[in-house]
Amino acid sequence: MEALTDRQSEVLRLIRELTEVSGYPPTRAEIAEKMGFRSVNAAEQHLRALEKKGAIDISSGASRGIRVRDARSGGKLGRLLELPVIGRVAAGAPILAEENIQARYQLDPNLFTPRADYLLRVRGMSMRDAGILEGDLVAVHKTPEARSGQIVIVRLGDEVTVKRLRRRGHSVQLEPENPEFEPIEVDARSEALVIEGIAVGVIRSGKSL
Amino acid sequence: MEALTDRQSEVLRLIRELTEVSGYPPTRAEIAEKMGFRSVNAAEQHLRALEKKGAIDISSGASRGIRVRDARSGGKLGRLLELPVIGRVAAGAPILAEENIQARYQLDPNLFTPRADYLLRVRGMSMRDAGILEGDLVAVHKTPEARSGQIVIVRLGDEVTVKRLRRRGHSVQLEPENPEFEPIEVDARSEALVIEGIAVGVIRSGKSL
DNA sequence: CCATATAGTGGCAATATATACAGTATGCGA
DNA sequence: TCGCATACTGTATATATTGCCACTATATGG
Repeated sequence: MEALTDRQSEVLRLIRELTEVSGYPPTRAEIAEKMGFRSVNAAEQHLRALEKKGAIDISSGASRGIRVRDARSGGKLGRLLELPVIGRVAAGAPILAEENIQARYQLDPNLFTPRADYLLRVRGMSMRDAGILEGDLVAVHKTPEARSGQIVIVRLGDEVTVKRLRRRGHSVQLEPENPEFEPIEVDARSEALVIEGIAVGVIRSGKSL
Repeated sequence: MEALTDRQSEVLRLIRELTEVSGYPPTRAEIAEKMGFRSVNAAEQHLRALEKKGAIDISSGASRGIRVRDARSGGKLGRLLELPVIGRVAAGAPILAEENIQARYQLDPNLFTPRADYLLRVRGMSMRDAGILEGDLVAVHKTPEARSGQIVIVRLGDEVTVKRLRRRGHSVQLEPENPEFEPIEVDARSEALVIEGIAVGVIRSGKSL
């Protein structure tokens, strides 16, 4: 992040404070008022400068669309894990790309073994009989190594899917746990198959219950 | 805070999630879109209800003027919950008695709505088709109030069990989610029946996978 | 001297947003 | 049966807010 001027730092601090107090970011008008500007455009200009220097993100068109960047930096707090929740995975993008992250939750590191690296939101009912339902969060340990019989998170082309792994010599079988779905057979050396990790836990919350 | 309905809880959870991800609270239109409402007014009504019940504060006139009460604000991490894990429940003892506690895990308070008070280790497969398997931890919100259709944690004499609740006038039916088990019918006024709480989440870790 | 960044005033149009009003439908307790 | 809470659709409007334009002024580096 580029160095901020004194005035820009003041504005940034004000944005932090107002967000903290009210629960939502300020508008240009609110910033101008608190800073003593008689023109809202002064606030607008400061926001542009702050965005350009990487201090904040601005969502265009959205009211109060200001997000202070390093607000949640690091991700790790004390002995706790902060795990990102991955929703729909954009084609081509790596799973942990920022655009795929829907939320972040802090979880006790002792809960899952081996350590969970992220949570993946499940789509579809193909693992129903393993007690993994649509909307559930699967805790994923990131590793390319998986043994036969383990539940794995794999990428098949542009699709990310959760299935049980069976190794059969050179070929790999991805088994659903639901008789309504068909197993998938892939060549283990295929470029299209990438093992992203193994499932180490499941969390269900809210609606699916 | 008054008890929320299922739908209201979903809306609240969505607000938390959207705030978390974008850095600012959603508009009525955004809530409506994500919830699948075709009218923004549906979102408005839910917000009013949530405010009335004390779950959120609304600043009138301000865009995105929603503040979730007792949640982390402005990217700051709220306090964590330390939830006890309850194993076999000793006859006669209250569920949360020290002797029943097997472990404690720290969990993100935003993970479950309404708030989870403890985790109960599930025995048996009677809720298999609801995706709740033997060994799973059910997150329980402690309340004597449960509506028909909710998954409840009840005490029947000396047994603590998880079932789906159906109200039928004076009598209460406890339905398993597994055709191999029989529903249990109890008189609602029976002394033997105590509703300990409702299930707000499920966590599975390790071997059961 | 010129381009560029900083730091403002002042005004305005397009659109994002909150919020009122008019309905429909269901379940629940009195 | 009535009233009330819940859970929505659909329309409309006032206003909150963004984002652009024109303009002034100071400072800094090439």
